[in-house]
Amino acid sequence: MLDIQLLRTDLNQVTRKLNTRNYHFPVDRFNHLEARRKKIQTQTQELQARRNTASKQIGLAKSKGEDTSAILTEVAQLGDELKQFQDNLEQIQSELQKIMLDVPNLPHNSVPEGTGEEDNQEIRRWGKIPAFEFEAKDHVAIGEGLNLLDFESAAKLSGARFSLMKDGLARLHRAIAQFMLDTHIQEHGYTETYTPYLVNRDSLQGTGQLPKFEEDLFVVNAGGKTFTENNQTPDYYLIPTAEVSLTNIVRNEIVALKSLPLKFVAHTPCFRSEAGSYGKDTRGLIRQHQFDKVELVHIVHPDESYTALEELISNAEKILQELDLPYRVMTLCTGDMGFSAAKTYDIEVWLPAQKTYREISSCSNCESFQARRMQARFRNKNGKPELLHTLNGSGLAVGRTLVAILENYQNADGSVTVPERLRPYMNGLDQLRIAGGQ
RNA sequence: GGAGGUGUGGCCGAGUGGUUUAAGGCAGCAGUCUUGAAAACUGCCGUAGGGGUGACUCUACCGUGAGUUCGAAUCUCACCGCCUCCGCCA
Repeated sequence: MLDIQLLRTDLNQVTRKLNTRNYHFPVDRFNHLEARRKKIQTQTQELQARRNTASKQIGLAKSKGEDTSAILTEVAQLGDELKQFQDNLEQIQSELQKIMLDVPNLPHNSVPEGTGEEDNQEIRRWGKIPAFEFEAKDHVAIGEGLNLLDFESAAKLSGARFSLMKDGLARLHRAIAQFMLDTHIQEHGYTETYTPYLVNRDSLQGTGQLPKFEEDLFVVNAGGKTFTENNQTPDYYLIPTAEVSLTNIVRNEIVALKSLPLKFVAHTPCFRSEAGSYGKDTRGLIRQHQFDKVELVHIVHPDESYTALEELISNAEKILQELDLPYRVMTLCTGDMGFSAAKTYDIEVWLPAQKTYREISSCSNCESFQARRMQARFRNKNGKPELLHTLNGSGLAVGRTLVAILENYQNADGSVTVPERLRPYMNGLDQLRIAGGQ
């Protein structure tokens, strides 16, 4: 959420910046509501002040044993009038709030302007793209060839966009997550966190998924209750990312200055309805309703957030370097950034079968955008509460890392070499190969 | 699922209808004293928002939401969290 003061004082500049994100702020409607709000709020408060004084007089008179009937009849009318003003004000304020919750974050000045993916800027590349002396297969062909990846069973159990892994592949998947967690905890100073996978509406509003992106989420109700017909709110939502759980740790909190920065890491499943992506990435593990991710979150002092963003992206890159997977880092342009981000770097890993780079991590500085929604603050050196800055990044998406390993480490005979750093997590196993006779 | 208890500022804690402007304490900040620090003493010290160029002023907020009342931290109802016990359960 943006600071409403900013909209009151500098509306033109703000709307211009929002336009670069393909968001068009409802200027007329906002101005109209603001004008009414101002007028009605003043009148309401005036009435309240009159009522308060009168009530005090009644109390005073009664304590002296005087007659109060004259004041009582006078104040009685006031009550009805006040009620109308209050209802009116409440309605206007909730409409303004609705507008505010819908507005995306302002892009940072260093973010390139652009309308979509094609305007993102590459800022660096790392690693050597493997040259194969055979036709590189994609991860589905590799996994199914090894009898370790089973989309048919997953479809039977659940449906499309689910997967089932077995044996060495399931273990490799676990090894990847363990390796990522250990690296971030032991080398990058993160606090390991186990979080709920089901969260409430307030949490999703805090990080910006709600109220705008409800259709991207999965909803859960206890005991098979329905909620749509009787207009109840859902009990829980499945997290689309651990960013929600980790960032909301500080919702409605005032954090001590000396405890900053907070750095959390969690390995969780993520659940996404993928409502807007029918027909996109339908093959393989790239786009699933359920996937695992190791998520990194920083809660920092506002002066530190851009330093923290660089740290965050380098923490994510470290994983790819350790696994020797080639990648490039992109700065997302204004038109391609997520709702809550002021600046985002994407890491894209090389996938030989597609002969292209695909997103494997996204690291964002949300500045005070989420903190304002969450009322997440710290006590500054003058003792005053001030909004924190929040950052989040994948470190990394586990499923896509598995895809990258299968494709980049594939051999001519259909086997896959296990990256060296993962072998300790695999009981020393150095290759995934088809079991004899199967 | 059943029974009982409980929720007040950053923290602890008093407050059962009317000068509550939420007592008192802790923590924090400033000062006096001191070579310096501690102690002691003195003062300041919640959040959000509105109006005003400004000194200032007004409003709301005691878990959340409704209600009763001229007036609610205080009374009523619902919900949520936490604690204790019973049942069930991994």
